[in-house]
Amino acid sequence: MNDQNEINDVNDPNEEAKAHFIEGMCRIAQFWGFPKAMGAVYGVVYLSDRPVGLNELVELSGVTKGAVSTHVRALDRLGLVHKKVVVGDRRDFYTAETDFWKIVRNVLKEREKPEFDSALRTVSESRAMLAKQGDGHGGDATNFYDERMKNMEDFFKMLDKLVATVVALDDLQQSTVGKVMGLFKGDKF
Amino acid sequence: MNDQNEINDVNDPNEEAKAHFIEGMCRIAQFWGFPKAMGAVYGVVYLSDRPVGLNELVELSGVTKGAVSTHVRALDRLGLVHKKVVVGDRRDFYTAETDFWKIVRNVLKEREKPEFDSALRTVSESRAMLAKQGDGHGGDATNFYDERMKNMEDFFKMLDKLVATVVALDDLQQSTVGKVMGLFKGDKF
DNA sequence: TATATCGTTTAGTTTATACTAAACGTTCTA
DNA sequence: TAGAACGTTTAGTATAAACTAAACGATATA
Repeated sequence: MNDQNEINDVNDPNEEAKAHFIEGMCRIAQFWGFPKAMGAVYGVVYLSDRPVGLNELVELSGVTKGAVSTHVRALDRLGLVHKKVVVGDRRDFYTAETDFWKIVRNVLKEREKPEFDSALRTVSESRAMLAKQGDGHGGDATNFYDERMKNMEDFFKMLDKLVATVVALDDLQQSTVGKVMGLFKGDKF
Repeated sequence: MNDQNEINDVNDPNEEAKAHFIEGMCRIAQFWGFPKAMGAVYGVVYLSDRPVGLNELVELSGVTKGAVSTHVRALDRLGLVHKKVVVGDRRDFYTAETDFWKIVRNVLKEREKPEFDSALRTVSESRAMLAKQGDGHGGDATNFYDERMKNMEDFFKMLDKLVATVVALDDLQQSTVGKVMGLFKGDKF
C-alpha cells in the first residue's frame, strides 16, 4: 500500500513523512474497526491541498479502483471527506474534513448510535420476556435476572443519552472538551 | 451457541429470556470488536447469582473449553469478570462485574489507551520526519503537510487527555455522567 | 455512432481471525 | 503411584472480511 509517489511534486522530499503518516492512518482505521485501505484513502485525501479524483486516489494510495470507490463513499457517509462536484467535469473529487470533533459527532450518529439502540432494545426485550414467561409471580430467580438486566438497561440508557447529547452539540470543540476536563480536575463532582 | 440449558433450575421458565439476553451479548461483543463467544461467556456469568466454574461455562455457553479458557481470562483482564478462588478447590470460579462505569474505565485503560498513544506517536513521528527531511526551508508544500499533521496531532493529544481524565476518575458513575450532560443542556459552553 | 473515460458492481481470491478438538502439564485423590 | 479433574496450549479447520481484477452501465466526446 502506497508504494507509489507524490501527490504534488515529483520526488517530493516529504515523501517519506507522508508515507509514514498514511501508514499510521491505516493502523488507526484498523483499530477502530474500519478496513485499513480506508485509512490509506483518507490519508491521501487529508494530505492533499486540492480536491482529489478517484483515479488519482487509486494511484496515490495503491488501492484498486473498486476498493477506493467503496471506501471513499463510506468516508463521505461518515463525514470524513466531502465530494466536490466540478461543473463540466464528470469526475468526482474529494476533500478532507479537518474538523475532527465534527467527525466524532458524525461517526457517533452514523455508526454507533444505531448499534446502541439495538443493544438497548435487546436487553429491554429480554426483560419483557422475563416478565411474560417467567415464573409469573416474582420468584427469586426471576427477580435476580430482572435486577441484572435492569442494571444493564439503565447503563445503556444513560450511554444512549450521553451519545445523543454529544451528537446534538453542534459546536463540540477543543475548548468545550477542555472545559469539561477542567471540571473533573476541580473535584466539583 | 447456548442451545444448552439452565444455570440454576432444570427447565427454568426464564430460559428463553436468558437465551435472548446472551444472544444480545454476543452481538454487542462483536460490534465492539470482541469475539462473540466472549460475549456469550460474559452473558452466562452475568446471569449467575453465584460464581461459575470453567466447565460449567462450557456447558452453559456452548463454547468449547479452550475458547472459554481464553475468553474468560480476557474478560478478567478487562475487568468484566473477577476470578474467585475457593480455598481447597482447585477450580477457578468467576463472577461478573456489575458496575459498568468501572468497566468503561478499565477497558479504556487496558485497550484503548495504548492504541491512542500509538496513533499519537505515529503522527508526531511523521511531523518530525517532515522537519528533518522536508525541503528544509519551510517550503509551501512542507508547511501545508505540517499544518495538517499538527491539526491531527492536537486532536489526538486532546483525546488522550480526555481518556486519561476519565481513567483517572475512580468514581465515574451515573450521577457524574448525568451532571456533565446537564451542563451541556444548560448552554453553559 | 463508435470510442474513451467515468464510477460502480460482482465474482473469485486472499488473508485474518475465531473456533474446535485433542493433547498436554499440573495438581489433587484413592 | 495410578488415575481423574483441572486449566492451558496448540494444530488444524471453518468462517468472515477485505481486496483484486474484470466486466458493466452510463456519460461524454469525436
